[in-house]
Amino acid sequence: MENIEKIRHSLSHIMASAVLELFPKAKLGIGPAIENGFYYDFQLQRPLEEKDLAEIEKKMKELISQKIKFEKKNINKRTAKKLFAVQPYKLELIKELPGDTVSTYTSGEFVDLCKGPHIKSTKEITLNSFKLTKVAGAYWKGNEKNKMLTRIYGLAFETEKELQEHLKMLEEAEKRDHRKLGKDLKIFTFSDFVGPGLPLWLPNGAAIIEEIEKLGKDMETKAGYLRVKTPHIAKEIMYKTSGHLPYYADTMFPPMILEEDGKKTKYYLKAMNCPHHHQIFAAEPRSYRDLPLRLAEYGTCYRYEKSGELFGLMRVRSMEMNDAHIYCTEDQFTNEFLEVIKLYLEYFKIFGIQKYVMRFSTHSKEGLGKKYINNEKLWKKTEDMVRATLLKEKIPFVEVKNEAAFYGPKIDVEVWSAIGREFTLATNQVDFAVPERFGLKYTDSDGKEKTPICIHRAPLSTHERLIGFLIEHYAGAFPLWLSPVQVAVIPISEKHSEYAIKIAKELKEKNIRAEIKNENETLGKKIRAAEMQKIPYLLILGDKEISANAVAVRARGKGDMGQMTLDAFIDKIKEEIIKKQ
RNA sequence: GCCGCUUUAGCUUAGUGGUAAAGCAACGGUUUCGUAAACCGUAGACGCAAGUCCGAUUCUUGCAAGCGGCUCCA
Repeated sequence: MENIEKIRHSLSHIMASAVLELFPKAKLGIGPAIENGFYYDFQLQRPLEEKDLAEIEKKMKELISQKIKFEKKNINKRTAKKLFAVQPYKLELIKELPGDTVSTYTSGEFVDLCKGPHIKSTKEITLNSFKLTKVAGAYWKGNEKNKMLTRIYGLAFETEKELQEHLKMLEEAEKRDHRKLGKDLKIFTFSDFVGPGLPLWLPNGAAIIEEIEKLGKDMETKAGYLRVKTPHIAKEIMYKTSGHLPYYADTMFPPMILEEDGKKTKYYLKAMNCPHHHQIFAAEPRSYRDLPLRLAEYGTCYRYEKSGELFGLMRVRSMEMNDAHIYCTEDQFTNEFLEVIKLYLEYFKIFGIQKYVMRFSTHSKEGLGKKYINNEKLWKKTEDMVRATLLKEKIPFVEVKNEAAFYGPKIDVEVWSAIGREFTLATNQVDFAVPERFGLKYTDSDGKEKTPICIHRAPLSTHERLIGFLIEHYAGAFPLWLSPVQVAVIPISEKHSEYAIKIAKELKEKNIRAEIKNENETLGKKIRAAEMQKIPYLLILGDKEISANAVAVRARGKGDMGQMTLDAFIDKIKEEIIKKQ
């Protein structure tokens, strides 16, 4: 174990020790080292406040200054149970640990059940290299059915300098936060009248969406997808048949009941597009010659996410998915699956996404019949097919058990935004179960009816999550093709307004998103405003430009690039737009 | 949903048991300007609802929204 991890882990013990001094009746949970720091879970008699953290931190520093030694002891479980008699959570852990003995670490007055390792003494800790940062609730053992404990998080590094740098980095990250930039750059908003998790796209956001959809539709058309459109609601029977209801009922908005001719029917807002697409597959007899059939749609879905799970644009209740379902034969599966992965990689290249992980999620035996469709043979078969494809193509992936969709294994693509926020962007799922449930069939070359395999894929995720990610990825400075306003036209004074209007009009006629900065303000101020809006190009227009019938170009962050004709400028940016730079 | 916190003008922030201050933005005017903030003026806010109090933006409770986590997820 690295030294810093030992320090972090040891600090969590010191913190527990300090908390026990201040709250003698506290019950202890667990306290591991984590990335950049540590935490410890407690059950306390009262809620913790910010000022308690300062108090605990002070106490920790006192303890550290005493040069406390960490000593390990192996004791038998009976002794351990006596030792931790007043610590119910520790007793629970002792019961669960294998073997007859457990190890403890003693540091000063404090003894903890712990397998270690630890530093030798608090001498090894630099006094100002750690900081308690936040109080949070956390379920015992991470299970929401268990009691919620109070978790104290701390940051810790080997040196004070590293801590300061980390804090500074967090500050920088805050500036790139998509929620802040989304507001500053007028990309999206929320309204109390509309509801939590239901983003409203402002014109700037809508412009970005348009471009992304254009890209998606273009690439999908080239890849042989057919576009479809489906309604946002459907009858309950569809979700019962698909099998979604038992698994998804909690995540779907409560149904609405419509009454016609005295007959009541339940309708659900769609939380996914698949069953609708399946109905399109079923709309006509299909032959093996029709396969693979790739149905694509930017479909809006609604998921009733728990209120505490909502997070800016990253986790919302209404979302537009870059969805498609590929119906294919078993023989076609490998190739189709691979093509989808290639599509992902192509998109990542366009957006300059370099850090990503493909997570291959498989089923678990225990979940069969509960979390997953109960057909182990098919699970094995499809998982083997996916794994074999990945291995054959040497696509790096990590395999995680027990995270599959209920109808089949999936690959989620995890990305990290520029500020280190990690989340699942895209998903690619295999479905061997739902087509069967809907009785989807195609006639094979031997004249027999067979059920297709379905691949669900969403390489561009949802507009919400992708744009949330891209805002942070680009720190709001979108590449030209995605920029809501591509060119700001800035007349130096009112005299030049007419010329500026003419230039702006010509740009708009060429399908360039241009905005004229016609306010009665100084040039410097208008430039500043445009730079803060992160507009890629500014055209500064004054007497010189009018007499030369030209434009003076200023590129975002690069300053004055000199004069050129409007045509030359348009050619230049058109090329840049096409190249998506 | 759970634990904790937060909520003052469009934004960022100040402040008070006797209804609130500022900067930027907006609007009006002056200025007509050469590459990141001209000048003068005007208007605009205590999240919502109950309670305590002579009086609540301030205290209490509830609700809502948001934030940090947990759980869950595209």
